[in-house]
Amino acid sequence: MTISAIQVGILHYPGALLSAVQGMAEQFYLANKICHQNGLGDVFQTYIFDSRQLSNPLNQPAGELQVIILPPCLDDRSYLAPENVVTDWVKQHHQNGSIICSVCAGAFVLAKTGLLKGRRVTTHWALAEEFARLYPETEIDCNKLLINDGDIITAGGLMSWIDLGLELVAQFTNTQVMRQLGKYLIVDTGPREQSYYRSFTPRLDHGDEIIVRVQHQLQRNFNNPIMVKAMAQQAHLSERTFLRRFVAATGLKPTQYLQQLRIQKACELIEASGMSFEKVAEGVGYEDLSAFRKTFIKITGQTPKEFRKRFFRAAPASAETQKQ
Amino acid sequence: MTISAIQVGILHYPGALLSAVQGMAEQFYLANKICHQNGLGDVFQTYIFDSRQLSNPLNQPAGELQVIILPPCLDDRSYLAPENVVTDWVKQHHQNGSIICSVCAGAFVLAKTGLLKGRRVTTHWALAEEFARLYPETEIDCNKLLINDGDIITAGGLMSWIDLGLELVAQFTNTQVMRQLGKYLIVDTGPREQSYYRSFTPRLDHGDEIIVRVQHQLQRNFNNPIMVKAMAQQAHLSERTFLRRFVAATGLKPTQYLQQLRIQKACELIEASGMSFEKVAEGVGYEDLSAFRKTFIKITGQTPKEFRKRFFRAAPASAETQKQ
DNA sequence: GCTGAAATTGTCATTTTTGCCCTTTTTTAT
DNA sequence: ATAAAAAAGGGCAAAAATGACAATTTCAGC
Repeated sequence: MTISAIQVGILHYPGALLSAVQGMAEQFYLANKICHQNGLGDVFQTYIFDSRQLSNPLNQPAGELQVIILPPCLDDRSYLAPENVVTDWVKQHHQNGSIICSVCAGAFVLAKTGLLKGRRVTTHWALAEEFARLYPETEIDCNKLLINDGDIITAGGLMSWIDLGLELVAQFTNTQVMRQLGKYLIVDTGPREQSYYRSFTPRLDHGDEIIVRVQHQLQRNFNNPIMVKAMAQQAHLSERTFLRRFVAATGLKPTQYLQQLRIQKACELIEASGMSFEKVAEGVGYEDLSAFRKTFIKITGQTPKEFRKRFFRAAPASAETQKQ
Repeated sequence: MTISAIQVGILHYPGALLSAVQGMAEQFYLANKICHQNGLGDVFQTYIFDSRQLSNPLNQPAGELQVIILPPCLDDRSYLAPENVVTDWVKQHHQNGSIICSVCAGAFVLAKTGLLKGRRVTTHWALAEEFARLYPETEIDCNKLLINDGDIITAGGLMSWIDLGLELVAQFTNTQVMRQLGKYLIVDTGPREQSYYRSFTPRLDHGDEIIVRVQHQLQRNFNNPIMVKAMAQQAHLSERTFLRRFVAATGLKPTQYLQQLRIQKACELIEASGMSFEKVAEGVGYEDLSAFRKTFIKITGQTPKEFRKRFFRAAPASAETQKQ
C-alpha cells in the first residue's frame, strides 16, 4: 500500500519559534524514514514558507498543500496583528481544502483570518483569557492540549508542535508508525491535557477591595475548615451579596476558588516532596482522602500519583549547594 | 540573591538537529523570563557557534563558557568523524572548566575528544551498540535518558535537549524555576528513562542457522509454556551447547530472550488496545499476573499502568477510514 | 433637592454540589 | 501468596448555589 505524498507547508513569520519551524520539518523527515521501514514510501513533503515572500516562494510545491502549520510566536505581541498577506494566504488555502494547524500563539493568527468562528480550539493556557476576550465567537478550551476539528487542528503548548506532528503522522499514515516515531524521538504518544500543567494564580486586580481582603484571608487559612457563611460575615455582607460579588470579582464561586487554592497547594507539596497523599490532603484542608482525590482529578485531570510521577524530581545539588 | 550570568555555548556543526540548536537557545531565553518573575536577573547568556568559524566566532562571549552543548546529529554518519578543530575546541574548553553536554549522537563527537574515558554516559538507544563497540573504555547506559556526571552531562533522545535544558536550569537556578519553566513549556519535569521507549528487535543476522530456527520458533510460540530443554531438543543440541550457542548468537540467555519477546508483545497489546493487564499477561504466556508485572518492570523500567498512560491512544479516524 | 431608571442588595424556597463515610476493585509493593 | 496503596464508586446529610422577586441604594438629569 502506497500513500501519495502529503504536502505540508510551515509558515515562518517574524517572531516564530524557530525550534518549532525546524522541528516540524525534521519530525516529518524522520517520519518518512520510519515509513520507509514500514514499506510505505515518502509520505510527507515539507516546505517552509517565509511570510515576507509568500507571493513568490523559493520552493514551490508541486500540487496544493494538504496541511498548513502556523507555529508558535516567541515575540510578545506580533501574533496579534499578522499581515494581511499572511491571513489572505491562509484563507485561500483553507478554501482550497488545506487543513490548517496552529500551535500556541499561532491560534491568534488563525483567528484573525475569521476561520475560527463557531469552532472549538485551544491555545497556550497563559493566552486563554486574552483569546476569549478578542474572539468571543470561538469556543476555546485551554484544558485540552490538542483539538482536532477536522480541517482545523489547534495545539496548546510551546512545545506542542511535537504532539501536533504525531497527530498528523497518525492521521496520514497510521497509529503504529506514529508510535514508532514517538519511540524514536523518545516522546510520549499518549494523549495529554494542558490541565496537567496549569496552575492557579488568583487575580487580585479586580478592584473589589472587600473581596480582595477575603482572598487574602483564604490564602492564609485554606487549610482550615471554611464556610461561605463565615466568609460573608467576615466581609460584612449578606450571604447572597457576598456570593454575587465574589463571583463577579474572581470569576469563580467561593468553593471553586477554595478548591483551586487547596489543590494548587497540594500540587506544590506533591511535586516538591515525597509527602504521602494522606498528609498532603490533610495539609491542605481535606479530612477525607477520597474527597481530596476526587477534587484533585476534577481540577488537574489526573490522579495524584500520575501528577507526582510527571513532576516530582529529587532536588539536585544546586550551583550554590555545590560551592559550599 | 542574584546569580552571575551563565555563559552557554551551543555548537552548530554540519548535520546538527536545527530544532535542538534553536530550541535550547529559546529554552534559555524563556528560562530567563521565568527568572525575572522570580526576582533573579538574566541567568543564562546563550551563544551559537558555527563549527566552521570557531577560530573567530561572530559573537564572542565576555568570559569563559560555563556550559558547552553538542546537539544531536540528523545527518547519518557525519557525527562519527568530527573535524579536529571541533574536538580541539571542546577539549580546550573542558580544560578551562566548562561543563560539556551532549545530546543523542552528540555523544560520539564528545567521545572523539577522548574526554569520556572511564566515564558513565548515555546516547540514543539506537546508537548504543555502535557506541559500545567504538568506545569500549566508556561505560554506556542507554536505559538512562540523562546522565549528569558533573563536568560531563549526556542525554539520550533526539528531543532530550529539552530534558538537558531543564537539568541545567535546575542546576544553575533552582528546582522551582525549572518546574515553572516546564509548566510553561508544557513538558514533564519528572525523571524518565529511555527503557520506557525501547523496544526489542531480535537480531537474526548472526549467522548461526540453527539458532535462527529456534528464534523463529519462539516468535510463533512465545505465548505457550516453553522450556530450555525442549528448545535444545528441537535444535538437536545438548542443553549445554544450545545455551552457549544461543548466548553467542543473540547476546541473551534463552529465558532473557523469551522475557524480552513476551514483554515486547505485551507492550504492543497495552499501547494499542484497552485490554486488561490480566488478559495481556495471559496472552503473552504468563499464568501469573504478579510474575508478569515483575518482569515488565524489570525490562521497561515502569509499571504496566504507567506504560499504558504514556503510550495508549485511541486510534483516530485515519485518512483511509475517513474516505470510506 | 427631587425623580425615575438602573444597579445593587436582601429574602427564601428549590436544586445542585460537596465533603465525609463506607465498600469494592485495581494496582503496586513485599 | 499476602499485604498495602491507590483509585473508583455509592449513599447521605449538610452546605452551597440558583432563580425569582421584593427592597434598597445609587446617581444622572431635571
